[in-house]
Amino acid sequence: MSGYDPLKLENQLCFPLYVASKEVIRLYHSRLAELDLTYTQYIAMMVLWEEKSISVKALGERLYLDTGTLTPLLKSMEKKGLITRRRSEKDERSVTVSLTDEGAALRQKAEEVPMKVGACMPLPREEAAELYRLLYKLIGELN
Amino acid sequence: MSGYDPLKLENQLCFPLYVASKEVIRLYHSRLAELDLTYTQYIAMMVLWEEKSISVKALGERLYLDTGTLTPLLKSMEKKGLITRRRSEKDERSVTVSLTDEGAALRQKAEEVPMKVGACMPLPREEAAELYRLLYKLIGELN
DNA sequence: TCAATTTACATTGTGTACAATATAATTGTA
DNA sequence: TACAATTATATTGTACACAATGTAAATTGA
Repeated sequence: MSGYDPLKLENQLCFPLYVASKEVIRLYHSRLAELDLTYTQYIAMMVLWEEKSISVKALGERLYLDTGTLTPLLKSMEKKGLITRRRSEKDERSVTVSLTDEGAALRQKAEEVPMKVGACMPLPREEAAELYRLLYKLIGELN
Repeated sequence: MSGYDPLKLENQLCFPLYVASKEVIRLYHSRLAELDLTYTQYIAMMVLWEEKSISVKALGERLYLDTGTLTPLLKSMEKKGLITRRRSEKDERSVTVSLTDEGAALRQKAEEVPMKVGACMPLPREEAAELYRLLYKLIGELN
């Protein structure tokens, strides 16, 4: 008779997280398709636009992705001419990913994506900032 | 010289959403594996434990999933004996998904999952509630 | 110093996700 | 009441996502 059911979909934090993530990422798809990028490729490119060059390991830590995801992702980005992959000379286990000129040039076109998507995001600035803060707190303390 | 770069990973709301969703769902995996459920099957079962019986369309609206995801998902759940699928007699286009006795019985074992996972979720109650509120606001106004 | 361990990637297998397309049933309408 | 439009589901194709496993290079420690 408690009236509170922990197994109700609406009583779990995981579900709105899951839905919000999927729906927000879906907003990006049509914009990114114009750049011939998937969402995962886009976030990888964001790191590369910042770093120019990075190891697969460091990229995975930054994006919270493992090599099972990254290896095929990076191979397809290499095939498109956005990046190069080469074994590090210092440590033959490590693979260094670097931006090509073409990959660097794509940044120009990508610049308008956040604003275009942001225009579809209905939260006022303060609430967006609070959501952002809570999400990073959750991620940071999750483990 | 603005110092603000919209293309920085950390300046986009989508990224912490994406990471938090993935990481929280990953917390569920080991718990759910004991019940032979995936996360997607788990949220489908939550709806079914509540409704007993529901159309694929209504289930998709509830879970924000389309038939490309649901059809194979439901077929595998049927194969495991958790649900049945049958064409509606009133409307032959519609498929009704119903809980089997075995599916209903699984609820007992699932009951402890939210609490076990919740114990790993580091946000204090008030912040979790605020996060929850903001996520549903975002979802609700996204479209 | 060299065998054991660790590390960095790659591969395999399973399970989503969703856009685009197809199909059959139902509904709306001229 | 034909028939065009809509609806509900299924299928196909592409792209993740991650656990588990494999492999070679680097590091560690007795």
